[in-house]
Amino acid sequence: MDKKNVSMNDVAIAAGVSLKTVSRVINEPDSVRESTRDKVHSAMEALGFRTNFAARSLKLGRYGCIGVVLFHLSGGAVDMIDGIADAAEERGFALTMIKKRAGEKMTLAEAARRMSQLPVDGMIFNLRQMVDDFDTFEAPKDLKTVIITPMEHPTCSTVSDDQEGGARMACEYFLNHGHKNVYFVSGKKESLSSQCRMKGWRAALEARGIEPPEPLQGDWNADSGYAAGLVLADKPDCTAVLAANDCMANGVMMALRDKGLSVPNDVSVIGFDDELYKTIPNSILTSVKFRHRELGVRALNEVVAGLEAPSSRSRTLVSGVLVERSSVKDLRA
Amino acid sequence: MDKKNVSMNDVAIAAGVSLKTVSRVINEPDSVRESTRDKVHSAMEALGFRTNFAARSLKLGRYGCIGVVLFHLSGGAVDMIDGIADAAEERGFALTMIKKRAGEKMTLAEAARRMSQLPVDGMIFNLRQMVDDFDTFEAPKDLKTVIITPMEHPTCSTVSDDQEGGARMACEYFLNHGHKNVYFVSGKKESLSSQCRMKGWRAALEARGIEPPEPLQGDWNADSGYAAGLVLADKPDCTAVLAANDCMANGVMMALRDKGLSVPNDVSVIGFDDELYKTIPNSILTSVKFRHRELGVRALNEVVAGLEAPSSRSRTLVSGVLVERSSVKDLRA
DNA sequence: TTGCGAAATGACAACGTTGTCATTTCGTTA
DNA sequence: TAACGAAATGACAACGTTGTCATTTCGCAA
Repeated sequence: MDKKNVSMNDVAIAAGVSLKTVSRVINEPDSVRESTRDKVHSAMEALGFRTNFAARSLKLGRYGCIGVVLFHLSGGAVDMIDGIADAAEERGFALTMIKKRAGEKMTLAEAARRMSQLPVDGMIFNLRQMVDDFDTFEAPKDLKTVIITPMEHPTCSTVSDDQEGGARMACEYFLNHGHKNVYFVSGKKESLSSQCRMKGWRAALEARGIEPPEPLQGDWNADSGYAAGLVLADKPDCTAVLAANDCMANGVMMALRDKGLSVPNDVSVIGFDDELYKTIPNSILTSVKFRHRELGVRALNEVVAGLEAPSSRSRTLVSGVLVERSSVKDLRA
Repeated sequence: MDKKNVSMNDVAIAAGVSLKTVSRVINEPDSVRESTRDKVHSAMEALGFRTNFAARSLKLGRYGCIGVVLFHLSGGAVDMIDGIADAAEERGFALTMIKKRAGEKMTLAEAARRMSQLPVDGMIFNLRQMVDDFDTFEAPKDLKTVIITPMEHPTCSTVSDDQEGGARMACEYFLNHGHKNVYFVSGKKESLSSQCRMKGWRAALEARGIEPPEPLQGDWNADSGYAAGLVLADKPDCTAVLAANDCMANGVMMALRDKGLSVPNDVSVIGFDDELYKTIPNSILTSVKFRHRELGVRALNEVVAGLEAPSSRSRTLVSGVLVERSSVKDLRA
């Protein structure tokens, strides 16, 4: 027959000491005589005392929690959350999470309003698609806000993979291996990742004075890559294909093969995310890999660093890595 | 030059009403005259008032948050979290999350201790591997606790995919199509999913009086499936292979093909998770799919339902679905 | 033994909200 | 206009913790 909630006062009475002494045992044990400390500890144990989060944070004026708003929950998001959560643990923070419901249209302002009523000292928005009030949004002045997004924001700190840079890197890799042009298969139109990857591809070609060919529209899945591959197989000038993810890259490769072409002998291919090896044995696909985990870690660190100065603003880019396999042929000499 | 924290008292003064009236405007607006309500609303707007979570929950004795402990963050976990988060939104709860750090060894007791110091009314443990104190663990008596795990727990409610049932279903599908035996490729040894799938496979065979052949050990990735496939290709009695996930199933299929065997003409294959179609164009793999999202929804609902009676206990199984494609040949007649 | 400074402990207010109960104001009817 | 019940508002305590400052107890030297 335990009491509903055991308070520090109950412990104090049981241990025959004052309320404040119990508080001290918890927060500054060294300032309490050992014998007293033991009495208090036994009392806590016996009554099953647990500090009350609400009262504690009310008094302290902080929560020890970072808010995470998931506007979108995709594959790469797992690793990112993993990074956020690990970094949070390390720094003694817990996470408070809310999520955009499917179908619901959530603005940044709406998300901030809801988050700021929850136990959070700062917040991270994971934003992979455009949102109406992106440019006009202003974060609460007392709540450090970091947005994970490839777009620059006028007032908030942002963290992002360098998707554009990754695409440029892949493109240059083709060009440096003697390819004269690079075709592109995009992901879903509304995806910012896809847009950035396309932008980088275009920029790399134009930097060398090459006119980018019409990009092929995909939807991230293998079948759309396959369809694109069938089209590309008929283009005689197509020696290099950059697909916006590995699944579509695989679709492209399968289509090329079905059309009697060989990768990399006839056509070279690069994908994104480096995950094909999980599904395809002996995968040969060269791929641009982003460090999603690192992205999460950076975002969290940025929030924590900004807790004291919420209005500070920074922009962090996490570079990608080209994982080389054998899907690109060297055409030089 | 705003005040650090705007309290209801500040709003009350600005609006020329009492503190309690402001509280009423927020919690029971109908009991306040419209003209008063407007004054208060303007004052709140002007001062940028936001209700203080700590004070509110201290008074109410509840948080409106459900704790989620991630012992393990895998692929399927995304959908599950998605389900938990959506269901939480729907019922007006936020999520508080902590995660086992890589390498760290966290027991249930340890997780419960940490969670119970955070703002939570109940908790969900996502547990995909065995943990030392599983059988002896007792949840805090005032905090409804639900464990997502295929194992039964003596005192806590549990929710799980029916992995064993799914494996049995796949096996029976083979047998009903005239196969006389089924080989099995497992996932990582320590994975409970893998163990359950293996158990179901074994049970289905034994129920028909068939001696299960030695299972082949994999590690979830395609390469291990490929290795298993090479072995299986040499077994003349091998007409059916159940692989513990789609990636390994694909590895098996590639190995069989490389050995000159055809799927499904020579050997039939079934996988788990139904995700190969994302990566392989025109995928033919029949697969057992679990509804991870539904799993999360059930877990959250179970917690919320048990908030008033934390010591209640239930066991929920979410059945799997066999997604039929053409990787299984009918050997009858 | 006495006196002293340091160490240990305690009393009390405060954090910002909501519940209880008392008081004021309103709209109606006599 | 007075009187009345209902609606609207307010005063004050309480939730469980920590900070401030006062008080008690301790160990040690004179």
